[in-house]
Amino acid sequence: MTALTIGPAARASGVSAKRIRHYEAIGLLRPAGRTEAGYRLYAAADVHELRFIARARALGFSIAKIAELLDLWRNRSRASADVKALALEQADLLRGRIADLQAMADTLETLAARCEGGARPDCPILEGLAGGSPGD
Amino acid sequence: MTALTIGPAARASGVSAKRIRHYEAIGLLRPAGRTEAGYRLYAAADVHELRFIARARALGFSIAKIAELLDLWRNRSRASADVKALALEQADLLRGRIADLQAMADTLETLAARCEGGARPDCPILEGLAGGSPGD
DNA sequence: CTTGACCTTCCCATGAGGGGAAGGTCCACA
DNA sequence: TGTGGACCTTCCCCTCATGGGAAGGTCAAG
Repeated sequence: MTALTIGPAARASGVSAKRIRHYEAIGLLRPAGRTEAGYRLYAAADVHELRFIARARALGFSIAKIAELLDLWRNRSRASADVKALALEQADLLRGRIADLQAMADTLETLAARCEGGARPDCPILEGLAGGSPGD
Repeated sequence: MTALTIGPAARASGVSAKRIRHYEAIGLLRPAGRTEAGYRLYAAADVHELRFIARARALGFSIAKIAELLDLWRNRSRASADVKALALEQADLLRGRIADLQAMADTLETLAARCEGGARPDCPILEGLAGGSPGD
């Protein structure tokens, strides 16, 4: 049960020290305990929580959503339906972004395919950007 | 050839007045002409350029890349190969982001599918976030 | 002449931190 | 005992691409 200072806690959790302080500052994390000298201290449970946050971030959750997830996680009496709803909402959000990006990438590739790419100046890509719909 | 003030130019181009000023401030656009009273003025060619920017933004290009594209567009002597390279680079960037988001969405949906979603507190989603790999 | 719609510049905020300065602390080694 | 270096603290500014809004000038219509 040795508590860690922020550096080792960062290395153990995969969340940078900078971020940990930031999360504390914005209230995502409860204020860490301190040594007499003012160093933050993290117990194993805190590191576990940090890893939870790191994973949630890796799934693209916003800090606000992570706050909800953490709350659900800390309150073990929560209903799993709530968690599922958050997860599916996040998946929907990601699917929406994916669709947007895909449309962009498709348009770009369509335009690029029509561009000979030589040294001559006529370029359907610029024309597409300048004037008509991408399908002009 | 009536020049427009920033509001009409914004409406005609689809770029907000706020953004137009911003683009000028960061050097993406050359300083607009001014009336005696200091109002910015935009000719048809300027509005055309703004629409070019709006379209490029819609394809996800960063401001820095749009600066390159604008340069290529303004310099009609450019090689279309340069434009094509920018477009394909952007498409690659988007495809990379899409892959990342897709992995996240897939993980979320996998986890959610294993979650019964009832009122009981046991939830594979939280467990996935807390501890193991998503596939645990 | 006033009203209201427009324009100007200016600063502050976002989200999610990173970079780095200035200064305090801790530990090991000579 | 001291000192060096690695660590920690707070602080403020930077990002990126804007949006919001304040304070104040301008313009055209009624």
